[in-house]
Amino acid sequence: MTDRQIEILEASVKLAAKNGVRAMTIKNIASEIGLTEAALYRHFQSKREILLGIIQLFSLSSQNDFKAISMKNPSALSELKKLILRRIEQFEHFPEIAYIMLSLDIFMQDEELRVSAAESIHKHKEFILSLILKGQEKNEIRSDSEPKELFRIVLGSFRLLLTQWFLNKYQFSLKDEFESLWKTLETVLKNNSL
Amino acid sequence: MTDRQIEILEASVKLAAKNGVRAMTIKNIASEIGLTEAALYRHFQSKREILLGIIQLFSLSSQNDFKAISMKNPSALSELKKLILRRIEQFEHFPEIAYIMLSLDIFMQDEELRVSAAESIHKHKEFILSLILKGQEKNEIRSDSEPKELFRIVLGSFRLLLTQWFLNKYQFSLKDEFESLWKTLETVLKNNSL
Amino acid sequence: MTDRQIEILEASVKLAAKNGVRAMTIKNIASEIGLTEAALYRHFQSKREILLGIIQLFSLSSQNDFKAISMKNPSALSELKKLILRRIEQFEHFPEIAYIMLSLDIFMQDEELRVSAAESIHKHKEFILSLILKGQEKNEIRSDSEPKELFRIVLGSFRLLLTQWFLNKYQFSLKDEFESLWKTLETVLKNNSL
Amino acid sequence: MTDRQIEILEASVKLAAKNGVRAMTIKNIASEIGLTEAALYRHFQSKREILLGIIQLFSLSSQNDFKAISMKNPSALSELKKLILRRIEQFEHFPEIAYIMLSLDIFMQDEELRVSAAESIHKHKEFILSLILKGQEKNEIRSDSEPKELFRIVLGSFRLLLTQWFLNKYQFSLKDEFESLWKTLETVLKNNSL
DNA sequence: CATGAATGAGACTTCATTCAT
DNA sequence: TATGAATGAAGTCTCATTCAT
Repeated sequence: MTDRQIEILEASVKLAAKNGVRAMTIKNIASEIGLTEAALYRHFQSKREILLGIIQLFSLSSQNDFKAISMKNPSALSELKKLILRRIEQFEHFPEIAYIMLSLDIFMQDEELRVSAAESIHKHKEFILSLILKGQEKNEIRSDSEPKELFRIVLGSFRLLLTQWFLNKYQFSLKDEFESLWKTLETVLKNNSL
Repeated sequence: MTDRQIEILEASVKLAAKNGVRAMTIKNIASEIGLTEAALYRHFQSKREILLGIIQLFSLSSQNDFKAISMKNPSALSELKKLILRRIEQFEHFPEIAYIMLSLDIFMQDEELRVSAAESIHKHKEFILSLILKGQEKNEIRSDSEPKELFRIVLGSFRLLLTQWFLNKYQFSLKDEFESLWKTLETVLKNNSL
Repeated sequence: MTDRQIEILEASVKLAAKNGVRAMTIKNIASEIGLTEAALYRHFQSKREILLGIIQLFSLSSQNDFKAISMKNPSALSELKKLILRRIEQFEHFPEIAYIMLSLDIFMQDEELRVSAAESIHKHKEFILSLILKGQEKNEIRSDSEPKELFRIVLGSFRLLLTQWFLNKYQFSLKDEFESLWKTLETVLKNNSL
Repeated sequence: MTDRQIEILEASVKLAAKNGVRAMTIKNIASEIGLTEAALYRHFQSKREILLGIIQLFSLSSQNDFKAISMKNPSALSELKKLILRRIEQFEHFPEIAYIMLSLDIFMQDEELRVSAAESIHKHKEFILSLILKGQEKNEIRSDSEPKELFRIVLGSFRLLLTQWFLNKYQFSLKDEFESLWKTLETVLKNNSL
């Protein structure tokens, strides 16, 4: 991807995050980065390509985080935390991208977009689930609950935190609030039967 | 609200849930219920009024659930579960309305809508928080964690469940899955120090 | 014409005078007099009938003024003044009707309306011209100028006064200002060669 | 202003003059100059901008006439005549613009338009009044009448002439008729007491 | 006499996109 | 690469009018 393309994708995300998907028009995107509408078509063949690009951008940065996570670390929990913290770093760097993770709408326009987004979501889910499973195997994470439910608790609470951050217009420190949330998550997930 | 108005609101929600906010056009809404576009304007002054109506509809049914919850019940946890189960009943009856609870976009078009939606969200949060607090006071719910984090866990995991249900096109039983989630939530929230 | 019909015509004129012909919609007229749009159609078959009614209303009150003017009065000038004063009385009683006399637009929608309005204008012109002619015959009015030019001066200056009154939202006394204008008109029209 | 913009403004004026303000629709304007409706929005942001443009166009050509008038000419009357003749030249070149000067309706749609039009009218009035005043000071114009009344006579009679020309669909020679009117105006305005 | 509900046509405007330059 | 000018389709909304009640 060229710099211009990334510039366009970021401008698009910002617009959507600020005023909703409907504000993400070719006209708005173009004027956001000081170009003509026609000029955008030098960089993307169509608006759908831009949407696809956004998923790609998000998906890539997401998968990039996975690489830093080692399945060999004895503590699955600390790897899980590390994973989320890496995500948070990205969000603090470019807050509007949180919207991509939270919006139900942005990719509801056609089936190809839906599928493309679903894939990314699925990979993410599988990755977290595998961490939880490993934690349970090692008796670090409680085994009296189903992994999928623990997954719902971890990702769900994090997503709600993100939603609150978004609705508060990124005014509080996402990292600090997450540290607070994590304390509870850790307490709650840990295997206390030992 | 007249029957027609409710019919319009429900058609609007269905459209948005199916194909995104952008599909919720006056033309689509009208043809969904077999009317012309002009006819809609007999029932709502503008599209914004329809959006406002949707918030109202949702907010009302939400607040209606509160009434069934007693603060006198010795178990806060069971009241919390009851509250969510009531919500679920509504969702199973009219699944698309789940979208209203999950969509970031639908009310991002103007400030009045945002504020109106924020109010409803706030009331909901306060209500659940008060239940958690009561549970902690009675030593039913663990007190080693902050209420606001427990809230994030409860509502967050439920919201994620809802999101999964929505993305699965309502194919699984929301109630059954919630019962499964609740088992974990209960285990996790309960005060085990006794 | 029934009372309701007159009520409708007057409301229509008021609307047009206040916000332009485009504000004179069936909806506005109806709500101005506290009726439904449908109800208007009990009193007029169509909007054109309302426009036609307005011309009629104006034309009638105009021709009514003619009746009070005697061609036998030795002074044509005083009869001319009397004619205008009678018009002014009507205008002070129902100021918005001045708009009908001044608007180029109101009857430009179709040929029948145009013709109907033109007739009324023509009669008015002929009547004033005949007064001027009589004044010239009697050597009361200067004969060194063509009647049609004197007519332009008299009616033109009066129409401009009316326009000023209209643009000032009827804030000054039309009668007083006309008395002032008339002094000049009289001076100017009188035959001074005697 | 670009050529296209002027083309649009002129087409708009022509439409309004021919069939009334209500015929001056975006669709009509566009098809008058062989464009689509959407294309107009490249040249004007909204219909109001077109209306504003019309005032500007008229106001500019009007003020341009002022420049040719010298306050140093010994005869105020001849300068006054020259001013009107210049206006007439413009009208004969582009007859429909007379409608702008005569229409009460065209700018009644919102306050900003009203104010903008009122300013132009005011300047025009002040300019003519100053000429009349100068004529009186030099004993060229009769002093037994108030300037504001003489103004009403001059501008009023000219406006009525214009109205007649307009209602006659520009069939007679505006210049010739004005020459005829001017003879009377001159006779009438001149100071004869010398 | 009056209303509530509806409609087809058409108003203004914005959308994504194209193409010659 | 980029722009200016254009377009067909679609968006929200208002218009005059109709008709069953």
